[in-house]
Amino acid sequence: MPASLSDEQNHFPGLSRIGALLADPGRAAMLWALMDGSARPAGELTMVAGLSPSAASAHLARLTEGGLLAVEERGRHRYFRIASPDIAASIEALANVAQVSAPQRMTPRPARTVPVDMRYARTCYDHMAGELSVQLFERMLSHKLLNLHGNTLEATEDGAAQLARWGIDVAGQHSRRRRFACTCPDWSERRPHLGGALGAALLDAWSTHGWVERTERPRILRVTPAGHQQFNDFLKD
DNA sequence: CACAATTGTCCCTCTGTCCG
DNA sequence: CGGACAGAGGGACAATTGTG
Repeated sequence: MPASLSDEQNHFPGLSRIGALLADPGRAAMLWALMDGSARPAGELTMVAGLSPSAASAHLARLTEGGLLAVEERGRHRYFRIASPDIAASIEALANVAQVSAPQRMTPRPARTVPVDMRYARTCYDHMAGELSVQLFERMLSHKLLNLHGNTLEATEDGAAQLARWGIDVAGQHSRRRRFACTCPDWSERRPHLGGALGAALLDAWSTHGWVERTERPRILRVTPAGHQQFNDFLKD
């Protein structure tokens, strides 16, 4: 390892710190397991990482101290979750980079080998990702329901009307402290899907309508027949 | 008392540096 | 160039703590 950089030389000391936290396969496995937005106890994450309880505990402590995980104590259990939507989006983006940048023979899981249901519809922290999500997002852009400015998005008048039909109050979402809407790189599709408060609100709304359902398998969403009908109608308009 | 989780300690491996 | 050494990081075991 080279001699440590001075503060002046190292303009982004936080970047290397985060990189070091993500560099360990066990920590990466635990973070990835939490990417469905769930909170899981240390014991469960220990099994996910394939480590001893003590090693997993040390890793979880480092991730928590590093600000990547938040912990909630419930009795004798400690539940860990991704600390914020921004961190989840960053991990998703890194997964996308990993897919693109890995040498062919080293790519552990090319997008083409990702299970079909995982590729089609899944959660990305608190919003929807996958092929369907990307198609819906592109449909919103092409029909001027959303306007893209850099990485942020605004709903047009038509967009607000469509969102209202889905039960989403655009003004209400704007009043939240969280960013209204942003693009989120989709690692299986290599194209962006919709994130931010609006992305989370859409998943909530579609779940409430019974169009998508969480399954027993982590992250994977099932699109119901009613959902297929609704989404197909929206996409072919 | 049982169980979940953490802490302390020791050991192993890897990497960088030094020196002949 | 190669061996010796030191330091960092990670894993396992045992003990401890806290809770139901």
